[in-house]
Amino acid sequence: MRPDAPNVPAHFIEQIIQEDLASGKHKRIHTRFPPEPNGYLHIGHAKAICLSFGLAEKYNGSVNLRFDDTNPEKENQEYVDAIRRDVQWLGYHWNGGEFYTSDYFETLFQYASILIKKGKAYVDHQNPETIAEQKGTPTAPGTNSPHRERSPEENLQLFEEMRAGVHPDGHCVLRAKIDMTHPNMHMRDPVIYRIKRAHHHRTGNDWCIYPMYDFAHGQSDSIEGITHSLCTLEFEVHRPLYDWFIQELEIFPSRQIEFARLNLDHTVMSKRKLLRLVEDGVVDGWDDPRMPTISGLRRRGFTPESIRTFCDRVGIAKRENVIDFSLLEWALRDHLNRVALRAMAVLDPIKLVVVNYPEGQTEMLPSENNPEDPEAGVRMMPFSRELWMERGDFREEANKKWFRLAPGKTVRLKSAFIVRYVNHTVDAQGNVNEVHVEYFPDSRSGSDTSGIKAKGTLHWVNAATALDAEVRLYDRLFADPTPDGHADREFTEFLNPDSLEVRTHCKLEPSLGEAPGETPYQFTRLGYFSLDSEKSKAAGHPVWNRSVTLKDGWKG
RNA sequence: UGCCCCAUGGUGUAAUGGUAGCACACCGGUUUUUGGUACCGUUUGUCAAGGUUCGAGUCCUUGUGGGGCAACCA
Repeated sequence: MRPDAPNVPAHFIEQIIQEDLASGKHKRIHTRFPPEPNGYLHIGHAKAICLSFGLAEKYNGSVNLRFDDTNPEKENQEYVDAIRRDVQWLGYHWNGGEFYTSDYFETLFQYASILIKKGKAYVDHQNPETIAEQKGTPTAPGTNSPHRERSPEENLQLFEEMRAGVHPDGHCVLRAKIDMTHPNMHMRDPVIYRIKRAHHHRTGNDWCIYPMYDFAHGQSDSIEGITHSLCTLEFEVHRPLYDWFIQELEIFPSRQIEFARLNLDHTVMSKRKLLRLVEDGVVDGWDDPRMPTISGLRRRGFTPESIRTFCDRVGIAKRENVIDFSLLEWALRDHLNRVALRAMAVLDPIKLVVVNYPEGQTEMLPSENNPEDPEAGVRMMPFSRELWMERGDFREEANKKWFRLAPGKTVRLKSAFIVRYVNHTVDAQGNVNEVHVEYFPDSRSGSDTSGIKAKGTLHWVNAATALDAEVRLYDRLFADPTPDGHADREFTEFLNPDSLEVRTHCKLEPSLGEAPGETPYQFTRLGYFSLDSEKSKAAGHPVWNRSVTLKDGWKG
């Protein structure tokens, strides 16, 4: 999809496009991304975005951003703004333009009138329950409405009365006249217009009737000259209706093609369920770093590149799928490993005292900013007698497989010196307090003439100049791989109680004090982190989010 | 007792009638001043039964399994 993307074989939709281009059916392709502005975009939308935008990019076509805003009760401007921001952040531009289904309300009204005149639509005065009953079931045919045979003239007048506000909400609907015995439920005289006196975020109170999805979507595609209208599998059964309207109205034949939606394990993906997590206060808003929303992933420290790579990797097919969360993590690590600056931070600090290092002395030691990128340069780190080290890097008893500090062990302090265990102190509870080591002056990093070999390398932070920070560690939001896959249990029952761990008084190397907002860092040996600017502002001290851990290959 | 879609290692996805490949995960090794990265390697798969064909993951039939469809939601 991207110019720098690996050469992946063409999936079935791309093959259709290639054929349409080769046969001359279309000179140029035109796609669209059509979200309803009733919630925030999530990683599943990212797949759809990468598909429709990516295809347009690759084949020099156009792509529209269209807000499918036919249900004013659920939609608002906040969501429109969030969606625009998220698509842009992913790195895409709607070169075909920005549209709203509400732009077409007048045209759609005229289309409906055409159908009425052709005797292909009628006004039904029955209540929703009766209409539902007459619809039949998937295994039993429906029956005709008593209003089905009204004349086009009467229907036209009634429909115009509906628009004019003569009838109260729910008093009647406009229905397409197709076939109440059709094996496809969607073809059994679907409702195409309803009366709803609701304030629309764009058209205000201009309308009191609104078209249904099926009567708006295909026509909107057609009006915009969309050649390939890509959507998820659940709309497959709508396609005959989509085509029926286009045929009856004799308008540009857009083609709907369906693909399988993305499912990620250990999370939920429906807007309804995500909304519930937000409303119940289970998470810190739509952009909580644990949410699978684009805004949540952004705050978590994901990069647009990593999300696009992820979407490339999951592929496009018609088979139901559940993608491992670890694939998303892999995509992030893959990108961040190449670009993230390295820095040292100690999340669970204990004191490390270099007993033979002169008191009051400090020296500056260079450390590379990114071993994967020599051009990233080096920075100077202060080193002195008292340092912070990670509690987990010391054990009072250890075997041969333990490369870190313990009685009798020797390790290198990253970018500094090799040190050897001397002794350690414990507090009243028996917790290790301080670890004392001696250093070898001739083992200085870069000019080591000591000849000493140390198997382990530890990160550290100079105590006197360390910055205090809060660091938030995240884990899967749900403990179960498929929280909404249990018929008899609520998805909320599977929430992971340990999905957020807040660490305070973490020690950061001083260079992190100047960290610009969005820059991703790798805290050496710990993972990738990014500053949470808004949280920091609110808390009055730096708050960092762990985006993802480093792969931990140690099985000790 | 309907209609539609789908079925390839643990996961995802290729092979378009001609050697079942790739990625992630897993496991093992080499390198390493990150138990990271990089590099190398091992293990693991065509839902079933018939049929067509010189040849079937691919085409046909019948099963089996999974998903979707009965909002005045999208």
